[in-house]
Amino acid sequence: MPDAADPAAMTARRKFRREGEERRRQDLIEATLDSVAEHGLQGASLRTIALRAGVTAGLIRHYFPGKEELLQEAYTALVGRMTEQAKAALAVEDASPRQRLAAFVAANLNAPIVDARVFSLWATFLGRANADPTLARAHREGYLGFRNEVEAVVAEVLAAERRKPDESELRRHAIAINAIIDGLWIEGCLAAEMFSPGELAAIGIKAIEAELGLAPEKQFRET
Amino acid sequence: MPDAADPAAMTARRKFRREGEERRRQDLIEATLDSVAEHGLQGASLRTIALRAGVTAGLIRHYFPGKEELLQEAYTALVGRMTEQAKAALAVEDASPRQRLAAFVAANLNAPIVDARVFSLWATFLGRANADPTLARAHREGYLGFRNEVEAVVAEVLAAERRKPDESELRRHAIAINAIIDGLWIEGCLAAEMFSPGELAAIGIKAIEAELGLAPEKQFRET
DNA sequence: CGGCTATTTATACACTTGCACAATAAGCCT
DNA sequence: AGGCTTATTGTGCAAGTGTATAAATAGCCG
Repeated sequence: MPDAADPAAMTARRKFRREGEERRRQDLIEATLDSVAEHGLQGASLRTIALRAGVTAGLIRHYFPGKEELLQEAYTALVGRMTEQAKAALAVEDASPRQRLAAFVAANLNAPIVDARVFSLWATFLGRANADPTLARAHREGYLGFRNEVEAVVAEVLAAERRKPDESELRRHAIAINAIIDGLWIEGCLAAEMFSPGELAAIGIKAIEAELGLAPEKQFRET
Repeated sequence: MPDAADPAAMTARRKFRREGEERRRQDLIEATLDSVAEHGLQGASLRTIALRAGVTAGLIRHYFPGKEELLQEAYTALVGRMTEQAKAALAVEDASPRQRLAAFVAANLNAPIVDARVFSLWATFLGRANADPTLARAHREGYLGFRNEVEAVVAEVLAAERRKPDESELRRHAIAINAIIDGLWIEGCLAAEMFSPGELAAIGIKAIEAELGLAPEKQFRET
């Protein structure tokens, strides 16, 4: 028991609250992403992460076998969130395939997906994909899922135009459209101030319609 | 003087050669890029870099004020090399604007520009662009230079087709084409085995011709 | 050949890192 | 209320970090 007369024993142990397991893991992952986004992988030490999450460093070992696993789970969570947001834009009701495609593109080329922090995370983790197969796999899965979504919408759009593309043509369109979205996304993230609001989406939609050989259509009135 | 009878004095000092200043700086920069590509920024310690360059860690301080400056110079060198290679493809003689554009795209979507190591470096450094304005500026300059090249060729191509685009249209095309190349480049770097040789270039050229509204042309016979 | 200079090595230092582990207390269960 | 589990803290440690600086030697100049 601490003796009040002994100065060295005056240092009180920090108060804490027990949180649910899932909540703590989530907080730690979020703190990890914040740290990586701000200072890169090198600046994301266990102590920094723990400080941000409001706990002490030792606790991390209680939830994750080591730092590497924490980083992997954080990246997986990031990829999951990104693709989830992107796909959500496809779920608009009462819309033509072409409108849904346009909405999908617009969603991917505006905030919150176009975001410097997200880009920083994406780039930082992907830079290690060469060396870390787990990261490479997480990316690959996210990418393929995304491209499949694109391919599905493209098929619908072309079907609505009474066109019947073969498999390889569909694949080519999906690859190209994916590239257009990715490329514009990067440009927007890295230099948001160079583009007026909505400009990237407009460029993207036009480029994609050209790729698909769609006749230019009158503008929709959108908010 | 070392005494042969004293075991502690037996440790011989390492032999070395004096190299020219420029050569040493170049070697150190190369070793830095190799280290970063292989182990990321966190794994690129001064000792690792020095070992790879065949010198000891202390020497780095003789050529660079600190680690940060070494990394910045390394990234600048990387960007310079990339854009230089890309632009070189534009310098083909006796070719129509359209052929030059196609050659430019093909050069950017094949080895050695499509390369996992280069991508790893690109991503790793860009992940820190948010935090490090020097890196951000190095990227910005490389990007704008690249886009200006694109814009210039596009202008030539359209002029050859007797079309007179206004400034904003030219800008839109350049942004879109840049995005197509970037996006396909990334896909190729991250998953080279998913594409057959030349496939990315073919997809890119087709997409760009669609963007510019060029009529499909007969294939050139190329090696 | 003998000295000079600046390139290069080697060592020291203060600090941070990831991880291991013992000590502690929060909060559920009975 | 009181005990038990276990989530959480705090401390320690060996390895590695960037930087500073002293010591050594390679190679040019006379």
